[in-house]
Amino acid sequence: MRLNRTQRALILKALADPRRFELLQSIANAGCPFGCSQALATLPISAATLSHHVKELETAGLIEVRREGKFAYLTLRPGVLASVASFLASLESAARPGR
Amino acid sequence: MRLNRTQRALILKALADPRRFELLQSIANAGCPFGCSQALATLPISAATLSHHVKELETAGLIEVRREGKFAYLTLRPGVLASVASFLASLESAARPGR
DNA sequence: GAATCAATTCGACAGTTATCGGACTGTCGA
DNA sequence: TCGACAGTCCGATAACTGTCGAATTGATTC
Repeated sequence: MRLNRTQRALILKALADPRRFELLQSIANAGCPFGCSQALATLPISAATLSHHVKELETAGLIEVRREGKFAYLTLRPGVLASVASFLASLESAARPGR
Repeated sequence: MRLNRTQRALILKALADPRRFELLQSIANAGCPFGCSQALATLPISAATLSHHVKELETAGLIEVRREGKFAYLTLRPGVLASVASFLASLESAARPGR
């Protein structure tokens, strides 16, 4: 997957907040789609704040939010984290031309 | 290299600002140590702001600042970007247990 | 229809931060 | 020694953002 500068900036900003990152980790490590209520039980934040963070991760393209009736389920969007990771790694390798 | 939660958060926060990221890219892509004056010619910011960003990148552990007389030279610290990249990649692979 | 519950939206507020001008420090050349 | 110059430090300020309570929406159940 190819990311332009704007998308990269959005993603890095989304990853920068510790709670949001923790939420992303929970989503990634959960085997199945992650419910918002489940997230609320994990993180010491209010529902309003969780909703805000979910939206941030969603607009950054990091997660997919599937809404079913009353509930919302969060899943990692494949390829996005891998893309930014490989970009960062390529930055580093560019700095070591000899190796 | 192993990074704890705090260091990771610091690094991600340092990467989150677009100008700072651009600066880091310039440092990484430069074959030789990158001078502050060179950075000033590239970025549309004041010297004070540049100094602030340099300090942020330095305390995050992303760059090394070598001060020689009047000048300061910036180089990428090896392994840091690679570490955070591999961590992000591992997060993604954790979400795909089957593969 | 009324009650309940999950999630979102809406101000509002506090803390953070990117930015700058100006003052300062230290270095080098004349 | 005296400028000139690179970089840093110091408020100050404007913008951003993480957080919350309260109000709202939408769905489910009784």
